Amino acid sequence: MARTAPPRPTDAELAILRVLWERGPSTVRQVHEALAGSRSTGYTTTLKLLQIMMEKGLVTRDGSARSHVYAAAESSERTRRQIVADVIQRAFGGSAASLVLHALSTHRTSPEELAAIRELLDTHWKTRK
Amino acid sequence: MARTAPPRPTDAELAILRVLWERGPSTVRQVHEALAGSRSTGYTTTLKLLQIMMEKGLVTRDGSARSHVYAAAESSERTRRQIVADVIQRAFGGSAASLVLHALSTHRTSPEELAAIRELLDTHWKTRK
DNA sequence: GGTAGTATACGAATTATTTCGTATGTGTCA
DNA sequence: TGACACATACGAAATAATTCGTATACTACC
Repeated sequence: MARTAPPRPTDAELAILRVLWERGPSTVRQVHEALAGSRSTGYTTTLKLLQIMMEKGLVTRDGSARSHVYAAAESSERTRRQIVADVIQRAFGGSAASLVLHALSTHRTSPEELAAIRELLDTHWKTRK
Repeated sequence: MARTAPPRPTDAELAILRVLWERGPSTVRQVHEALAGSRSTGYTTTLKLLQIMMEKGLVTRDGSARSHVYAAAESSERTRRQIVADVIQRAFGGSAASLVLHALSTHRTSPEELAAIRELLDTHWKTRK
């Protein structure tokens, strides 16, 4: 029986998810430490956020040890896909091409990145053919 | 003297901006009517939202007529670029290529869109060369 | 056993977002 | 002029997001 998908993560939640994706399953302290560079909030704030994310189904928790270990519930792939789909709908009227245009024009995209995208496109092109 | 850029629009605000970009300068009633399909909120809700957006600098207002006329303060281009830049930073660790990958894999991208993206990429490629 | 250190739980303040009700003003027209 | 339609202003409720303080519990070590 398929659970309903977790809601779109908020900004603060996404920052935590990125830590979990990068580090793998982590304790609150580890997450908090990893976040120290970018954020400057108290330890209990990180804890509370993780507890809320647990309720929302954004993370899972292993509570067998004294320090609970949290892990992202969904892969970064899946979550990112959803975020992108959401932006395409909300801001680009459903046009993926339009989003890509803006992604390229915004960012000074490096030649390496351009090459990567190009290759990706070739792959897709072939697949769809 | 450059004003500070207006903040990132919220979901409800973005829906209104899309109407203004599409229709051009519009009265509250016109915006509200245009939104009737997607949202089902009261007239005063739309009004209040526009007033708040005015404070935030997201829209401008011409109050010379009895029915004030609102217009988007920034072009859709500019706003969309900022939204995309934001997502690239928050969710993709700064990699535009990664976002493009997800944009393509998410959406059933039509052949027409793929062709458009491809062309776009060619243009960019040449420009950068 | 007692104390220091660290953990979770949880209530609650703060701010932002979205919503609407009500007050009040203005124009029109019979 | 009076009544109706429709406009803005504004207070405030409901919900969500973010933050932290404090209570309480567990572990380890002397």
